[in-house]
Amino acid sequence: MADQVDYILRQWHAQRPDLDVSPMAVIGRLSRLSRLIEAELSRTFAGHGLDRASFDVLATLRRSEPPHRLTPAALMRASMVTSGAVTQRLDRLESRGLVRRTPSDSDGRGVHVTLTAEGLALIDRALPDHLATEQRMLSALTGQRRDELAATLRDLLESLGDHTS
Amino acid sequence: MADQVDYILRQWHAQRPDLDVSPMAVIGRLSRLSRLIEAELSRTFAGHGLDRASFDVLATLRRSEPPHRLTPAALMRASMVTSGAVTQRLDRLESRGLVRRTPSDSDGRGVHVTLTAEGLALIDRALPDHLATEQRMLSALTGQRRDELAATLRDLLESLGDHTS
DNA sequence: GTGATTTTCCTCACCGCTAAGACACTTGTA
DNA sequence: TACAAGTGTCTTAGCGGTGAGGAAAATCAC
Repeated sequence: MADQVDYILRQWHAQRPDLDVSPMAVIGRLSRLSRLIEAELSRTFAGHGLDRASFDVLATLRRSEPPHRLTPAALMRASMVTSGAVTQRLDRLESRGLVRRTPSDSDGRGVHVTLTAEGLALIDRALPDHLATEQRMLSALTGQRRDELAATLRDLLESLGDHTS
Repeated sequence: MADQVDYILRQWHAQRPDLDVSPMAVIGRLSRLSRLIEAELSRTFAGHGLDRASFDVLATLRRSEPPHRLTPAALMRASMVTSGAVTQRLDRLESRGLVRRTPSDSDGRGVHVTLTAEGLALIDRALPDHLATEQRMLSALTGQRRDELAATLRDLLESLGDHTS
């Protein structure tokens, strides 16, 4: 049994036997897997007229307490993209009537972004499909291996600073 | 101990207790990790005047047998991007003198892409730094956990079709 | 051999993101 | 109160990618 990364590792060993390329066995796979997952999830999103960026915003609002309202700054922190990207994502969603921007009454600079009824309905329609796709992509692993994988990834994330303050 | 994904899972449980969001414990972490890794690797690449796309092409050529020559089609398969992206990557690298395009003599449509001496020197300079960065990002895991992680990721990749023919 | 199909590489319009910075407002300090 | 520093949002230029498609050459089927 061998995947593309095994092939790549063998190539490196042949051309640069002096280098320790073992970290690639993990990081190369993480990168490839992430790309494959991304592509597959995109297909599900497209089935609901969404892309990853839009789904990301709607889902972040959806899992926040009613009335499903956050600031652009909070959305930026949750999504790992820049403020400019958030602005553009919100422009697109707002023009489709899926979210609404309203000025903050306590902070003159601030804005509140609220999920509209249409946005709520759309994300609630897309979510079960999305979860089914994710489930399917993990179906090769037993429950125990999935749990171990999640735990290892969490340790890695924490070591890289991705912790809840 | 909790990372951002734990927080997200708790939010989902509170707002949609009817949904089984457990796949997100794996897939959400894979996505976040991939983004964090990408950002960190980019810093190393930038230190050598490269970005991920350029590094990717140069490294793919470097690990191929001397004379480090591949077709654009092979580069496309290795890099998981479209043919248009490969063309543009090669344009950039060729204009910097890091690779050279030559017509294939056996196939009138074909092109060979060869690493130049400058390209070879650059990638050989960048590689040790790159591997050190990767090593550092995995340093939270013991050797055994890294191996288990690599094995699990490989199984997932194979199940998704990323196998060596 | 001929014609249909496939393969290879490239072109181009468009898209979302980044990075830098503008601007208005808030907060901290004296 | 006044001013400096910080914060929140948006703007814009530029970049690398996708996706559709075109031209030329190879391959396949008969």
